[in-house]
Amino acid sequence: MDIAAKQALELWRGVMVLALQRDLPDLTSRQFTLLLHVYLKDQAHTVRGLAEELNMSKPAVTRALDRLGGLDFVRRKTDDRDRRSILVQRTVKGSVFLREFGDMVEIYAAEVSG
Amino acid sequence: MDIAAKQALELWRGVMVLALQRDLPDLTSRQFTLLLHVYLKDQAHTVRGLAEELNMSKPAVTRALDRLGGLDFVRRKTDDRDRRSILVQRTVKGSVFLREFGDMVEIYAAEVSG
DNA sequence: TAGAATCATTACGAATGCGAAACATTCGGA
DNA sequence: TCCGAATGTTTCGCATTCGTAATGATTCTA
Repeated sequence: MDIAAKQALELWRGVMVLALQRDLPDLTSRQFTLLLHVYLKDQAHTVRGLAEELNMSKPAVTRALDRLGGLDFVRRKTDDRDRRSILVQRTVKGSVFLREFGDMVEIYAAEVSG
Repeated sequence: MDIAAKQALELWRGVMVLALQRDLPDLTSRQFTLLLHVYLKDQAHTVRGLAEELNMSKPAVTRALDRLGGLDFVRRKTDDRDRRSILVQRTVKGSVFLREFGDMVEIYAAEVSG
């Protein structure tokens, strides 16, 4: 494993430890991946699409949206042009949560280099 | 959120998506964090120590070690100098698993920049 | 416009994780 | 030596997740 990869893992270790120490809502890897996907990929996100892109079953996507919706990190909106579909929308609280992760990246990166 | 933090999250998103697509064993965030901690921090790791450092309950650490041990990603060894304690040891399979994550970091980083 | 196809959700049973508390083992000091 | 402290595990009850299959709602098609 070369330096860059090891540094990336070390960075993630530090962030995850900070997250545990802060008692942030603990999401499963699927839930967290889905959240990152929705916030970082600029496109319309449907259950079907997320299930395909993330290699998850559709019920797993539905449940992840239930959980993330309960935390008010995402919101469902039925697609007006095809009312069978739902569109996953971002929320302020979701942005804040991910910003906290971004902050932890910087905190930990500074801690390591400093 | 500044550029570096966003890039770190984007990198992690890409790696997690790859991990889902590859059907890697899905660990909980606690399990994965514990694994990273054991492999990246050079020190003796005990249940008690891990529980404190990672803000987990001791039973949660025990269970995580059960799971990671079942995958042969870590191994328990009783401390000969204090037979109440166990020392968590690394394994070849655990190294391989983390190396795969390291590789995915590079694959995804190349994919993004290239 | 009736039936097939598509999208998301729910029902179901099995598996897994959690914390608190109880437990067994080992160490260490009086 | 003996008893309290420390360490890791197990037990318990509860909550959550998973995938498959069935269900409900909507759209497409012939």
